[in-house]
Amino acid sequence: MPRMGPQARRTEQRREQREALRERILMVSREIVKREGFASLSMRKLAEAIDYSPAALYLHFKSRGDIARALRKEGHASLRDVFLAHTSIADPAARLNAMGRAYVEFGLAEPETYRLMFMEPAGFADANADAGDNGNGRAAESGAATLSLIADAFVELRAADRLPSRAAPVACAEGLWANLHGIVALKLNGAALPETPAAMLVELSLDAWYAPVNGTEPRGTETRFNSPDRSDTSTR
Amino acid sequence: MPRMGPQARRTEQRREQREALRERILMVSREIVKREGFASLSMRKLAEAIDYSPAALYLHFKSRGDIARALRKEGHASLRDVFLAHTSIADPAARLNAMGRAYVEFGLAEPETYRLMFMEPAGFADANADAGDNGNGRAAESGAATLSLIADAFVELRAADRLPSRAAPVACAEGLWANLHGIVALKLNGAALPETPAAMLVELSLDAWYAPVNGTEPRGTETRFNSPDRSDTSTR
DNA sequence: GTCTATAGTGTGATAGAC
DNA sequence: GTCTATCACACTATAGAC
Repeated sequence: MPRMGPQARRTEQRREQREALRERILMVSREIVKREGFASLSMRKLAEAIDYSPAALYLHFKSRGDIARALRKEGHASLRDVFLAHTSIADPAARLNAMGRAYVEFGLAEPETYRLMFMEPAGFADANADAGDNGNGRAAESGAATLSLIADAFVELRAADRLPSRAAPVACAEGLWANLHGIVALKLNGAALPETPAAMLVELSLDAWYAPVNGTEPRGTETRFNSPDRSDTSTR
Repeated sequence: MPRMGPQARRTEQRREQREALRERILMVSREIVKREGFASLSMRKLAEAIDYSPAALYLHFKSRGDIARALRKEGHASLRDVFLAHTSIADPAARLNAMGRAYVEFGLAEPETYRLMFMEPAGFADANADAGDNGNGRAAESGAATLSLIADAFVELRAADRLPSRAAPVACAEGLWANLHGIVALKLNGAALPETPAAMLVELSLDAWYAPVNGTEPRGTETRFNSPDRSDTSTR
């Protein structure tokens, strides 16, 4: 850690304050979004909540959409954490089970955050706040990184000859993702999927997309038919 | 058909004109929504498009949300037509294939309509334009009716012992629906599912949720592994 | 860096004349 | 039934003083 003169220290302090305020804005935004959804996060409301003028916000964020992007990034990071908590599960099918359940639980537990992350129109039309930013990871990248955790498990399943499909593992991963997203999305928007609880739909979907954990036998002797309530090593 | 005096004829004419204007409003709305999405359908813009004042709209629709509801209803009706076109397929699996593909094609072909129908927050918060209406079918009902066409096919599959899951057929139907919706929803919102074309995801999903058409053998001898490109009787 | 003040534009919906 | 005029908001974003 380098010594610094009083001048440098001062600018350093300022940078920290600046960062702190930015963080505070983000924190309050996150809470408002969690409670009322991003649609009702207005700059005025936000400004009032942090006891600053609306104008102050624009010193830290280029636009409202810029805040959305930051929040999306946060969301993707925390979803990624949720997934990483299960990477230690050795059996790929059991791991997928855990991750799949966790994904849907995440979506249902934080509906508005999930909406912001996955249910808003493409990239949220930040034609303004463009690419050359502070090395911000695009939401798509982060999503892809998370998806790759699922894809990896499918690759392992394929390698162990336990994947009941000839399709590319990545394609299967995307298929399963779409399935899980569909469950969350329809549940979040109310009236849909009234008959079946989300948890059960998740189990059915996991069963649909790959052989259950016990079914190590490669072909033609699946145990799928016999165990709607299979056991695995997840922490559920 | 009853005779009517000049008085009755006049009111009848008026009713027709009224109906015609309502229809015209709806038609223009539909086109705007198709092109730019419901979010950018404002009463002003709509009024200008039909060459009336904004106030005139409120003689035919209680609110903007009321228009949304009418458009949703239209959408559900046309989706239902799409499904009905395939009900003549005898084999339930082949029928499901056709319907599943048609569903996704519908969504991708009319993204904004699909958004309005399935991707907006619950019921679109028409707390105002409430229940006691002109016998308007709720969107949920219409959706349920369409879903039941899928459920029926699953019931048939189960009856023929061709459903590789012990779950209730309705649950499977909802699972498949969620899967298809997920594909459409993620594709519509851009950045997601970059690797795999929607059509392929659909095929994989259909394969995942029930045995293919040729696999009439009930248990333990599935042909699933052998045919990513199976043939069926659909018009695809 | 932060403020006040405000520009500039949009919105849904309604009152009241004709 | 249709209009004009308008209410009552909300919004993002910026200018310019301090």
